[in-house]
Amino acid sequence: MPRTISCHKCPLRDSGLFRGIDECELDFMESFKLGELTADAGSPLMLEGANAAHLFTLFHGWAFRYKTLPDGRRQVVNFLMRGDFIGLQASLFESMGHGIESLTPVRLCVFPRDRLWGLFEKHAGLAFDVTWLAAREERALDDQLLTVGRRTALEKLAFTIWFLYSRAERVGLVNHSKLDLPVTQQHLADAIGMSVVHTNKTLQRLRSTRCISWSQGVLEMLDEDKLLSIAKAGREELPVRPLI
Amino acid sequence: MPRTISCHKCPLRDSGLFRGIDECELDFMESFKLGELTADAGSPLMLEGANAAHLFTLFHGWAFRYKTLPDGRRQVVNFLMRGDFIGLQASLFESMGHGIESLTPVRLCVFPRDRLWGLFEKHAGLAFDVTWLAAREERALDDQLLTVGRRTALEKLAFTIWFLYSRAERVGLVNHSKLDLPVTQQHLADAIGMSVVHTNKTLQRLRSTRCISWSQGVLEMLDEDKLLSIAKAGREELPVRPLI
DNA sequence: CGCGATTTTGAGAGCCGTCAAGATACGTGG
DNA sequence: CCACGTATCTTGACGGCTCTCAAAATCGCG
Repeated sequence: MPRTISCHKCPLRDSGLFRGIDECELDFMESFKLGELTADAGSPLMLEGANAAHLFTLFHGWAFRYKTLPDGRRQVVNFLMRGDFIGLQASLFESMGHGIESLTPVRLCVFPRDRLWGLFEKHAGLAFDVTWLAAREERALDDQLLTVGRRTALEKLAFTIWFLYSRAERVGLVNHSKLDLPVTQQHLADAIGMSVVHTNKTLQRLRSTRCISWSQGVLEMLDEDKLLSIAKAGREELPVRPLI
Repeated sequence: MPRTISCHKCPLRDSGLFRGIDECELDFMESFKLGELTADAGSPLMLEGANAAHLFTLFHGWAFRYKTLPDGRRQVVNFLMRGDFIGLQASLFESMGHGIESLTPVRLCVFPRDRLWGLFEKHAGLAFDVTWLAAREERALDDQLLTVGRRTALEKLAFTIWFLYSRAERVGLVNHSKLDLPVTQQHLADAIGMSVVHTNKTLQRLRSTRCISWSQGVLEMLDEDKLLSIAKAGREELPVRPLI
């Protein structure tokens, strides 16, 4: 597996966007890391129901986590971007409860699942970080559940788009209020549990409020407060997140 | 805070329904535990948005986790029963993203959140268990999201009821295929994102298939395979879970 | 320039929400 | 043990949100 990035010189970690770790932990990460993996857009990174031998950190690009029903109905459970830690469930249980597919070309840092226990044993700080990230994902899922279950169509779109924008902003993907969003309306529809057709019509209503614009794969935030009020959501400050 | 149950003689742990832990870990749990808390049915155990100082393990009774929108719409995010670990999010972040309310009289074991770090530092095994439980909750939320987002009304009910039954069975709450389920149709409706009225009508359809019966607060499983096939779900074997 | 993927539009059907009222169950006090 | 009030469950009517189907327009790419 090609290996080009040293954990000690990880540009993601050095970006200052993530919580720092100490030298000893960095040494462990360096030894924990098997190497890197690159994949094209649209590649399955993990298969629903399969047994996964690896953990990943998404180093570059976008992906999404999903589940499907036997007849093909699909629910996008979350979108993944730079810095996201992938495959904890897969490491702790026998088979994957969800699939993961890339939306863009991606580069991933690869770790062996069978050494996760070693991480817990030797580096409580990193173990704590892993758990912190799991709790953060849990919180995101709670929000998503509220969105899908109880928000109206317009609120769903507003919240989901704001949430994506907000996460992307935290990892430095936003410039001048603009974000490259490699997501189709079909993905969005599957995330909020609606049909593409109705998603499209609702998106037009949202655009007409002039709080966002979204075309050619570029999302621009025009009025974040208005978007939040449409979504019936509030900003919540999460502390700087760790990076595994 | 009244203290009647010693961790060394915990009847839950001794039930054989949970993964065992070693003597040293048991000693830590004993010192970690502040005491016990009892509350009536319908008590708020944690408030949305508040800052929580404690972690809990639900020792006896039922509760539910929920989120609300400003206008009162409510989403039940999960139901909680015997053995469930409560408040990890609250311990890691500044404020609660969800509320918790009891459905029956409850008894909880109480732990101080500020000693959670000590658990990670000194007892990797317990830390691993905490993370395992977080990942398990994440998986449950993935399932719930698929349910709310993509299953039909009948499938939603079938899956949610099966899931509750299945979890209850694992912690020894089911006798002769019967389970005391202290949940109203309103709670169920809020869990699957439907109105009470439509939940009621769908429930009647489900009852008419004769795979379950549910009245006077007692759920009886009549044909689990049929229920699962209606829910378009499969059994998945999770290994014995830990108890914190 | 041509093809496939994505977005957009329109029409019609039906699932599901709201409103409202009645029936039943449950807990409390007399 | 009964009466009564409240919570929960049930039923019906009606409107509208959202789905499906289908086709046209546009975009992205070789």
